[in-house]
Amino acid sequence: MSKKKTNVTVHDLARELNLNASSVSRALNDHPRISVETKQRVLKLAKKYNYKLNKAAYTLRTGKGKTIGVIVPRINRFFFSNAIHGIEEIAASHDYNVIICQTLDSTTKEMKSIKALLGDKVDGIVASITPDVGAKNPYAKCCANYKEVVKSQTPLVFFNMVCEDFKVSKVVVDDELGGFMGTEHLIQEGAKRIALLSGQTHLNIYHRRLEGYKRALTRHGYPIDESLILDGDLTEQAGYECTRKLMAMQNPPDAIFAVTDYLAIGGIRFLKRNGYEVPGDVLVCGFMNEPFNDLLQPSLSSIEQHSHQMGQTAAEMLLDEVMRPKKNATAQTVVLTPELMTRHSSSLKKSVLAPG
Amino acid sequence: MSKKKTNVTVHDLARELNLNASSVSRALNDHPRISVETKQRVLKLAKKYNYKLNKAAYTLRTGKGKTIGVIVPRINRFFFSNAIHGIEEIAASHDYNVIICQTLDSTTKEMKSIKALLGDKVDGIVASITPDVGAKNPYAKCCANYKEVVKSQTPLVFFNMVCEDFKVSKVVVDDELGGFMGTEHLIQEGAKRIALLSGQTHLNIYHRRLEGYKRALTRHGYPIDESLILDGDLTEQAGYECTRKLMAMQNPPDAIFAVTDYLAIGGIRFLKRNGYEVPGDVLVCGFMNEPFNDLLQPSLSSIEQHSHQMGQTAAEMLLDEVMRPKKNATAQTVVLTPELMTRHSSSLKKSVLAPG
DNA sequence: ACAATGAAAGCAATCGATTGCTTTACTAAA
DNA sequence: TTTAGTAAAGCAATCGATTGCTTTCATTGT
Repeated sequence: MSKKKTNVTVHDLARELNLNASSVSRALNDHPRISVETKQRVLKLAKKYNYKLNKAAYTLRTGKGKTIGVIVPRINRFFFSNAIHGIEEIAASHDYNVIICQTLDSTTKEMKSIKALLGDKVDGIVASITPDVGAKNPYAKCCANYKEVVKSQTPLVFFNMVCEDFKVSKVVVDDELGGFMGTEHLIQEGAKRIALLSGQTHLNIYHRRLEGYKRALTRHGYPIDESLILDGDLTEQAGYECTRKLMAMQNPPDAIFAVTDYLAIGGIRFLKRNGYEVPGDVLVCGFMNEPFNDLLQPSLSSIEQHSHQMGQTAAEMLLDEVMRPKKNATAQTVVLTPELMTRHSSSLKKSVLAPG
Repeated sequence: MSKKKTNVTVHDLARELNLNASSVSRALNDHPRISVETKQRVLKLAKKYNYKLNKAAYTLRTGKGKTIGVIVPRINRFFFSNAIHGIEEIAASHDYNVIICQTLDSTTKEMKSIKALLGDKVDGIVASITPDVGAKNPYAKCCANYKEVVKSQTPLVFFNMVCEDFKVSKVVVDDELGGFMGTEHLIQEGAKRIALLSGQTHLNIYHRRLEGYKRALTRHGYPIDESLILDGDLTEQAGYECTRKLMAMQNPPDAIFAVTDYLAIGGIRFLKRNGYEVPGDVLVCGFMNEPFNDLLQPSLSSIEQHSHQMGQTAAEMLLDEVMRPKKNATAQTVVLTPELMTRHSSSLKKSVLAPG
């Protein structure tokens, strides 16, 4: 009643055991210079009183907070929530907490998030950067933002969208290969003229998908017809419009590869509404492998980016760096292999997966 | 080189200004007992040196951490990631951080998450509980889990799935009304025999949807035919199977209301595959309003639960409680009104929204 | 029998910010 | 001129855990 003993401390345990707080601390941390007997006694009492480390005190003293920060544009985008899922799993398994920040696609908010996390003295940060799509150099501001993190000596791992020239670990998917795989797949399904619904090609990831597309065409002896490469927003609406233009051509494509599932969906909508069969008349493949692709009609083929694994890997690398005695700058880049998910939209064969 | 002055402290500022740390602290906190002049000087130097509060020290001293914890089953479910989005927005606007924990549908992990958050001394917790679907009383364990939170005096706000009899604030959607709205909508669209794809009716939220369904039927003078109420998993597969059974009846339904969009999608898949037109032969309405409902063929009508707003409201209520001088137990429950999203699957009229 | 060796535990400072309680130093009232 | 009154700033303890440096004992070697 009187004392609101919110929580048991090492001092409380020490008092009851006629020990000093330092001994209790050492016992709890399995320090060698403490007798086994004492260790047992302490551990037992700690259990009994449900002792819990006061993280604030721990952090203040040691500088380590057992917490990692995550910065992403928006957590309600499946790609990110799935990556965070992976990050959280790994963190939790190491008894680390995860603090989430979203930039809402604003470079300014990104800076605020970084400041907040550094202020919290997080042990490390996992981030997918927020490029400024409207700027001539979309990476200028956000990379300047993350300079702060590097300057503060806080371990940092990028995933998905990265600051290329930073000497920190990164986890990305091979977008070029993804572009290649999707295109080659369409070729193998018999496509002769493959259009690319592209966009925001000043962003590396989309640019690379474009390059993969070109490489596949070249590899298979197809000409690169620039009129088949359309650039626009990455929205369903844009997909619809671009597809309209494509099909109005003298020599319309017989396959469409979109750098985003939403673009592909817009394309399919146009095609279906205008009497084209998918995949009968036009093959379609998207990119991202949104979780609902299976549910679409036709189900939408796509390139899986393994966002969950990406999150896991990034978290593992970060924690490795955090916990390892700081070996000098072991920045490594992990490149995940994308995976082609063949569904109905791109294949007339019966063997494709999906329920249909 | 020598001193790795990681960060500027109040002491550093004090030294440079020939002041005492306490004065600096008071200046920084706009304490009344400090001269305006000194306040200015301190603030200025703080800017110059980019002073940042050491949260660990602050927390240790005050017990407040400017951090709230969030516990949900899985963050990659759209409903939750969207709610978290709302929570994060509100928290960020008040300079609070958000720590995320997911239970992965395990009551045991839920307990661990709670312990972790309490150990972190978070200022409050926003949670959607993880009932034990397999147990006779699904709420027993998780409610016992959250007793710990209450015991620790940590402010707590539930959203979506709640421990009913806890005297804490809650934000929920009116599931009964949602069930009513969906059913009434189908009635108004001309349905005569409306089946309900239900499931997990031992969970309150699903039970209430069922009750809303019944109330709507009764209200409109429809009989309640128990054979039209099917119980099963909440998966697409289950939706497919249940629909198969329904359509094999002597007197099959002409409308299907599902307590989950996935169930509805499974139902539609069966119907389409077996030559039924949706909405021509059977009207279908789901529940949850998954973000891809617009993209389906036909687009799927559903009940929107306002998860984003739910998160925002929960965060607001929690922060209110956290920041307000603890007025005695002002537990209030906010019940959000669900919204009927009419799309093609449930309506033959041309006026429905959606792109088609 | 005495010093060397070392294991076990205690002491006290530290991390940074906050806050109740002085002390200082003026100003205004008597 | 003396004193009460007050604004401004300083002192020192505190929050809980950790850790370098003793101190305390007891065992062992000579």
